Amino acid sequence: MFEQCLYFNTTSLARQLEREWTRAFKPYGLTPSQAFMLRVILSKGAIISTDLSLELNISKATCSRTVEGLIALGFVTKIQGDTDGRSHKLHPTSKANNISVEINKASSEVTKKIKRIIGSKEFETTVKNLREISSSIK
Amino acid sequence: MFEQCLYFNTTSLARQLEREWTRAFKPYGLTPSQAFMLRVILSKGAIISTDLSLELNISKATCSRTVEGLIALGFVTKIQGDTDGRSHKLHPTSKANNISVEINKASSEVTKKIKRIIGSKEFETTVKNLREISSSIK
DNA sequence: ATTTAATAGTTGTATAGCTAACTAAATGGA
DNA sequence: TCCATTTAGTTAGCTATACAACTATTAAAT
Repeated sequence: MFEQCLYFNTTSLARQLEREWTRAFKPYGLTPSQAFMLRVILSKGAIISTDLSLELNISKATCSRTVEGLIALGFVTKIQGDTDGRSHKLHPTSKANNISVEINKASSEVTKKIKRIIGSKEFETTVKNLREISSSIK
Repeated sequence: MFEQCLYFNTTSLARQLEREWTRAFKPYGLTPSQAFMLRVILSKGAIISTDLSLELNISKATCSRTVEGLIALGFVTKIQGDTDGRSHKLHPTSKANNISVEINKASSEVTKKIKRIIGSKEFETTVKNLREISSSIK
């Protein structure tokens, strides 16, 4: 009954996608949130928490907890930077580097699968629209 | 860095929309999940839990907990149906009926606002695409 | 009719997310 | 210099969500 509702359809799809990406990252012992955060850290080499929360569009509280989880799993280390005593740089460990290529691939496999089902063009315009809505209500 | 990623952009937008609809329903003491569930119950008049979870695309466990919340708030009552001893019908209370029109309006105000910003046409095609993706990966 | 299956709901346990309140460090005026 | 403000991050407490395991009831099968 909420066929026309942006909220309903976005959150509903989000739950379904959560399942797909959960499956994809499971072999690496990572949840989607952890995996996406780790991918950012791997791609930047080193990053502080504030920048991470901006990049992922999550609150600093959530960011703090997810980092904590990645450290506990041995994928990330905190290194005190000498510039600012309040923050520390987050670095990927070698364990993280070892799976870097694979987790990117795991994610792109899901993407490919969905693109195959709905078609590349529709996939891309949808993503573009989501981004436009997101940035316009920010 | 996940500009092309359906998972990332959907979940990210979902979090933003959560904020908008949270604000909209706050005057009625309802969270978005509660409000959407209540809207279904109000529109059907009476419904069992299984149908509710199908309609809302949530698990039966989540459904059970959300119903519990609505009962605690006095918006819903459970009435034992004589047909099937396992389930009971969920009915809206008069307290719920009193705000029925208003919560629908509260939601449509947010919709209107976003449509104004991004344009009706883009809004509608996006929602349509979301539904198509959702049903195709179900 | 009795046993087995399926179905409806609840409860336990876990993750992800948020806001608000907090600590600690850095910055900026006066 | 020193006090006030801003910024970085953590912690407390809450909601929404899922899966898995459970109870209770109904339906199906032999």
